Amino acid sequence: MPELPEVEVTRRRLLPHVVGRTIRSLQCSPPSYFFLTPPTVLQAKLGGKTIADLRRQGKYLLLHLTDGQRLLLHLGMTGQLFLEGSSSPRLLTLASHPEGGSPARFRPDHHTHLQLHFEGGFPALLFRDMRKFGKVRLIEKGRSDARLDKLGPDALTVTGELLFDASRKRRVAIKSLLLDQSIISGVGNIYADESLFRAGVRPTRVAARVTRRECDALARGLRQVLLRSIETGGSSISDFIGPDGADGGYQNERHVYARRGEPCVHCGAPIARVVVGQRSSHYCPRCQKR
DNA sequence: ATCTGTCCCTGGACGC
DNA sequence: TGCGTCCAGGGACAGA
Repeated sequence: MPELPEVEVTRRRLLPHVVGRTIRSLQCSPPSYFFLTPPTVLQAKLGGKTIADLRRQGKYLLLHLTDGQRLLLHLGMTGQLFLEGSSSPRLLTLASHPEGGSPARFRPDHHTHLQLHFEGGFPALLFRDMRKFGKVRLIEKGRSDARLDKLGPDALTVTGELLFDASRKRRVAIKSLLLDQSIISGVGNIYADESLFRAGVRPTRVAARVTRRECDALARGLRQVLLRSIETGGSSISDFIGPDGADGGYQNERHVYARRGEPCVHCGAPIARVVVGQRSSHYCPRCQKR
C-alpha cells in the first residue's frame, strides 16, 4: 500500500513529466466518493491550467497549478499513479494476465478514474484505483484543506522526543500511535511494523509504556526504513508501481511485514501476526519486547 | 480528549 | 468449474 516512500518515489519520478505541462483535458470515471470534488467541476476548473509543482504532505500528493489552485491526490490502498504508455503485470487483473507472457501496454479501464491529458502530446497522467479508497479534491486558491491541516509532522523529520511526548498518557498500542496521521504523517502498516522491529518494541505495547530510549530507537528505525525504501523505489507488495510501471525493491528487504511464519532474520524464530486496532501487525516474538 | 467499531470497495485466496 | 465467504486496509465518522 502506498505510504510515505511510495508517494515520495511517485512524486520524484513524476516531477519532470508534469511540471510545466498544460492540461488540455480531463477524463473522469462517473461520480463516486472517490471524487471529493465532482468530476464536472474538475473538468471545468482544470482545463487549460499549467502545473507549477508537485509536492508531498504525508501520504498526500499536491499538484500545484500556476493560478494558485491545488489538486489533492491520495492513493488510498490500491491507488496507482503513472504515465500513459506504462506496462506492468500489476496493471492487469491476474485473470486477464496471460501466464508468463509479457504485459501488454496498459489501456485505461473502468478502474482508471482520472486522466490528465497534456498539450504538446506528452504522455497523460493516469490515476487508477481498484478499491476506490483513494481521493481527489480540488483546493481553491488561498483555501486550506481539513485533511491537510490535521496532519502531524512528516515522518522523515520525526524525533524520539516527539514520539515520547506524544505517547505519554496514551493507552493505545504504540503501533496505533505510529499510524495516527495527526501525530506523525506518512507511516502506514508496512513501515510501522518494520520500524517497531528495528526498535525491538512489540506493536501491542501500550504507547505510554514505551521508554524514552525506545522512542529514540523507533524514530531512528523509522527514518532508516523510510529512507532505504525511497532509495529502492518503494514496496511493491500488492499494487504499488512507479510512475513508469516499474516495481519497487523494498519488498525484498522487509524483515517482518507479511512474513508470518517465516524465520526472523536475527534469531530465526517464526514471525508472528496479531491484530492491533483492526490492522494486522507482524513481529518477532523473541526480538521485540512486550 | 481518547478510544473502539463500522463503513467504503473489489480482486484474490480458499473451501466445498 | 463455479460458487460463496473471508480478507486486505487508509481514513472518516459515530458513538461510548
